[in-house]
Amino acid sequence: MDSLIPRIYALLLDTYGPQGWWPVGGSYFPKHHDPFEVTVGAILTQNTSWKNASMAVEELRNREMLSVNAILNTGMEKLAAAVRCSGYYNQKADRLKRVCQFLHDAAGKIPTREELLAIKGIGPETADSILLYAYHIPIFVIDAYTRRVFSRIAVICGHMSYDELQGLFMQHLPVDVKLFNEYHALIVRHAKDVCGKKPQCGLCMLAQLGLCAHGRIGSG
DNA sequence: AGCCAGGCTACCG
DNA sequence: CGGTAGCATGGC
Repeated sequence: MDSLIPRIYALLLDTYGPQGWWPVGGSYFPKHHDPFEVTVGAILTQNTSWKNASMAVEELRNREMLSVNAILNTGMEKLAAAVRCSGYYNQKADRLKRVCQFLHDAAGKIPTREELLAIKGIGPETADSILLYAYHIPIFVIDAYTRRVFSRIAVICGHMSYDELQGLFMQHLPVDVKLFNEYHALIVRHAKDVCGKKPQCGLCMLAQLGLCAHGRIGSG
C-alpha cells in the first residue's frame, strides 16, 4: 500500500505519456522559462486559467513592463490595467509589486520557501510552483486537482493540510525535480481529461487499483 | 447563460 | 483550527 503513490504515477505516465512541461516546451509556462517570467506567471495564474494568465504576461511584455524595475516603477493603476485579463487585477498588481520588491532586495539570490511565504499574496502552492518551475528546486506542488483526484480514489482524506499532502507525496517518491514536475503535470492532465468536476469514472485507468475509503492514507 | 478556472487573505464560529 | 466571502476576467 505504501507504493500507491509511485504506482499511480506509473499508471498515469503509461496512459498519457510524458507531458513535456520541462525542461523545454510544454504548456504550463510555455515560453516563459526565465525565472522571473515564471514567477510572474505563477502569481497571475492564481485561481485563473493559464490562458488568461499567459495573455497578461504577454501584455506586460508588450508594454515593456516585464521586469522587476519596470513593475516597481509603474503606478498601480497602470499595472492593474496591464494584467486586467488575468482577473483579480487589483490584487494581482499588488502581489506583483510585493514580489518585485522582494526580488529587488534579494539581489539575485534564490528565494527560500519561507521567504516566499512571507510575501503577502504568496501562499504554499504559488511558493512551491515558483521554487519548482522557476528555480528547479525539488518540491512537490499540491493543488486543487491533486486534492480532487486523490480524494476521489480514496488515497487521501479531504481534511489533510497542504503540508501534510506535500509530505505524503515527497515521502513516497525519490527527490527529483523532473519526477515532481512530471507527476504534477500528469495529475493536471488527468483532472482535465477524466477526473473533472463531473468525473468520468468509466474512463479512469486508476479504477483498476480497486481503492476504497478504508484504504485511505492519513484517515486517522 | 451560467459555470468554472493550479489561490490567497481576512474574518468568522 | 475549519469554513467561507471576496476578488474579476475570459472561455466554453
